[in-house]
Amino acid sequence: MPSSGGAAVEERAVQFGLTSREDSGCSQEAKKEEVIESAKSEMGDVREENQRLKMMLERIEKDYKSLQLRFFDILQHETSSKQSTDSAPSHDETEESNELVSLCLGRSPTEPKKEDKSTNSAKSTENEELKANLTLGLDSKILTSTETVLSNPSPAESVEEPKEEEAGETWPPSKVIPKRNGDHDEAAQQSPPKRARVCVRTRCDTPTMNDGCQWRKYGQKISKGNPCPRAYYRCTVAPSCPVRKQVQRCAEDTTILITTYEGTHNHPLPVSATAMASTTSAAASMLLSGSSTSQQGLVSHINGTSARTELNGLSFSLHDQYLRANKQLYFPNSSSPMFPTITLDLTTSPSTSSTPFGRFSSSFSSTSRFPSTSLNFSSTESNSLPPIWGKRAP
DNA sequence: CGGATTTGACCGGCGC
DNA sequence: GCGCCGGTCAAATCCG
Repeated sequence: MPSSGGAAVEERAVQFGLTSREDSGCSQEAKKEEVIESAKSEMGDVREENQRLKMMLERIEKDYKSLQLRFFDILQHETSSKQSTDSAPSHDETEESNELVSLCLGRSPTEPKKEDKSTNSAKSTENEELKANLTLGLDSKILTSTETVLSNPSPAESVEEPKEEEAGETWPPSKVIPKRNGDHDEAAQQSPPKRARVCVRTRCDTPTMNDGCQWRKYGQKISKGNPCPRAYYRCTVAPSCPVRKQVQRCAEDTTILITTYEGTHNHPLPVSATAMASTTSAAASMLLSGSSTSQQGLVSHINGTSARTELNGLSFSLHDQYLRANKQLYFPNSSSPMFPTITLDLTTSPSTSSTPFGRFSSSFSSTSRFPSTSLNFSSTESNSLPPIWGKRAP
């Protein structure tokens, strides 16, 4: 890419030269050199930018591989823990939700990434093999979102893509779309319709968080235990899009906006919407991947150190964390006992946290059939979210 | 006037 | 079986 810079400079200079040639001939040469100089400096900037982007891309790839590895570890430990729990099934709910997969969303440039870097390089070849086998929803999402950033997403691709993510997130309920494909995916086969919900907590003054999608409000309810009404939105980007979201202010702190997403978009997303879509989809995929192999939901063991990846400028951290008895229910009334819920907490500040990733909370409703996994999106920067998320939605 | 929002009614699941 | 509750529908209303 940068190698073509010289030619471009020449070409540009020629172009400028041609126009200047029509002017008076005396300063022709000087002007030409001037133009070449300015074009060169411009190219230098572009080249610099290019280098930076390349480095970012490399880092993303590395981190992604690392994340994949971590995911595989989770799956492995899950199967082993499942076997052990089979022999000793006398665990309580707290224990079931005893593990946390934390996605740390937000840039954290100051945060050292030694650990995952070391694990990265050591196991990069393994990762190549894993890559072929893993069906983590993040996989497809990273691809699509990267495409969105780097080039224009082709609608055809985007339409085909969801197939993979639906394998993890079986949103389209049978009553909406009875059957998607002739060949069922594994998750659909082994369990009744199961929706993952991704709950995002943010501090937001506006009625809703602008995630880049178009939403249409179709209902509002005052739910028990929270004086603030809960609003129901459905995605209107595509008429058949099954994605819905619920927006509610936190009862304890009305500056906190709780947005719960359900389902997967079955249409190409606006660029501005890919960040949130990727995040929620990845989170949901992780949740469902965990629960699909375990009846208890995400009961995986995560050991070792943290893994980290970046996506669309959002940094995801995957690390082990043990949940203790300190439960905090984000939905006092448990918005839906039917679905596993993953909570992305974007409200906590890392400075108040006891872990490098900030405070985390686990919610496991007493009435819930599924554990709720909490992801704390803390950041070392104040604006851990893409700027658009905090702004006014439709 | 068309699209978005509001709001009361309705439905289904769940607990008692 | 009944009541509660969350979720959805749809007619009425609002707004650009």
